Amino acid sequence: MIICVISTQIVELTPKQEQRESMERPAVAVDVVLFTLADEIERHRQLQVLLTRRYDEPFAGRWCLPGDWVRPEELLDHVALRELAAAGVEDMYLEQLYTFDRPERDPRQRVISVAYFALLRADAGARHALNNGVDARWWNLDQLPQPMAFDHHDILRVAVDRLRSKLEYTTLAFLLLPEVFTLPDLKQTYETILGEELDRGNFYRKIKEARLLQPTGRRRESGGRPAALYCFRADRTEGDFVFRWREARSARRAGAGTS
Amino acid sequence: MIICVISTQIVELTPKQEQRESMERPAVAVDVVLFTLADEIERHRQLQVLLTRRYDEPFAGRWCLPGDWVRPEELLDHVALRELAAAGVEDMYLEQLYTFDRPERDPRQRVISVAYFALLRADAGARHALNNGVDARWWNLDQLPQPMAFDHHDILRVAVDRLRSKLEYTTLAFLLLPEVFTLPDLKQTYETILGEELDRGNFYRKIKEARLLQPTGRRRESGGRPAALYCFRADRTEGDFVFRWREARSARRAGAGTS
DNA sequence: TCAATAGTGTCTTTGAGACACTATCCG
DNA sequence: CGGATAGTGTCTCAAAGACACTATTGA
Repeated sequence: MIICVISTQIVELTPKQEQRESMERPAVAVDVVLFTLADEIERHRQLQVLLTRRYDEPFAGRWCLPGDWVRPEELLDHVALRELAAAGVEDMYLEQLYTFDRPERDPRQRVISVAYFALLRADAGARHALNNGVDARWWNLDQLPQPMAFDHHDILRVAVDRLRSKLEYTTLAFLLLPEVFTLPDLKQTYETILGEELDRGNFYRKIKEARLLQPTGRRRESGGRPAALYCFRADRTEGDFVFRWREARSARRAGAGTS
Repeated sequence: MIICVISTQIVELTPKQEQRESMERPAVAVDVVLFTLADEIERHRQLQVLLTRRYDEPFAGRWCLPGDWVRPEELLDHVALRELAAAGVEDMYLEQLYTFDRPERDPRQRVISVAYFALLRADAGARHALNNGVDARWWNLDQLPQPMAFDHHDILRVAVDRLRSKLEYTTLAFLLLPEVFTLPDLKQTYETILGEELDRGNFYRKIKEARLLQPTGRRRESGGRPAALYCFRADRTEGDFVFRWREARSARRAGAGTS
């Protein structure tokens, strides 16, 4: 570690406290957990997460969540959007997740990371615009790279918990699906994320009752009877829509905690 | 605003990116929303929040949430605990709330604030240890000081939303009550926080079913039939305890959003 | 025809909401 | 006794769960 003189800084002079603290600040970063559904031909669309490969130390060569330092005047949301854009991803759902600050999370220094949670539609063209320069790819949640950089595995776990708990009272699942989709698609999305089977009859009934779907009149072949294609009526997400899966909730038991 | 040369800094040289960012960092602060129940003789214990008065500009003289800058190596939780201790508050429930970063929230400069959410038991001795040096006091939620400093009114609103939504699926309400309390106390706590009446019979039934209470055998006078005193069996909060008030939820409608 | 998948109907069970009733204190 | 508050019982109704039944495709 070389020590040398680096800078002669020019700063604005203002009242005492502000001045004092302006010289000693923790580092702040943003990391983004972007989920999407695998665009598979086969059954069972997997839930996937976007990871990038690190070039520099520490953890050079390991996979991590897209992220970057926060510039002095930059909005946190903006860092998240910038990082996603760098990976070729443009239109997505984005919300703040949690702020991580365990001191050991970065071996170099203490870094506070504001984590974001994002969803990308399965049919977003951006899905394939990856690998254009950046070393980024999608990973199935059950086949993640062994040790990830920093505490990114923890962040990912919190993000999955959030996604699961939000399925119960939001329409987030619809944001993962393509513009048009079938009821079996939707059911399978819930099952993949919740990690268990749902009853077809009860599921369809709840969805129908919510009146969130617009039939397109078209159908899709599937080996058996073709399934009707629907699109999501975002206009119908009028406030108090609650979606509750008793079976799912009781079976889950472990972990969670929400926030 | 005077411009002058302030420092000739000595820093450690390490790989390029880290070095670059170490010189230009956003400021980071922690603000805490501490709730408690008013220890009133009269009916209807109010929900209260702890505010401190600012001495310095900006917003000198206005009331704000307890908070401070984050020291370079200091844990965020620790800043929250430190601030609460400075106000004489020691044992409390604490969890991270949300990270606020609207650029206009501080007129001096861009400050990222990690907000915390805390609950203090109504009978905590610390409740009265206030005003020992620090200019801090409890405010009823419906009589807050008119303009608060920074965006602290927004932070408070998010904290109230969080408290409300967590009442539905946690035992947080028990953490606000004294060590021993009556069912009417508990019911009134829920009502105060949710902002509406609950049916006594249905409420008692749910609480009893949850088997969370330990009878103490004692009673408390109350103008009519004395109410039985209970204490909370924390050991019984074994994971899957769900507390759901349909009446409350449907009546609320507006706002919310959780996180 | 059967295998496979989509979609509907219906009975049961759970539990929330409403509300009446009983209990125990004071005066 | 009546007023006040505490506490219980019970009927109703909405909605979740289980599961059987029908529908539509391809081979």
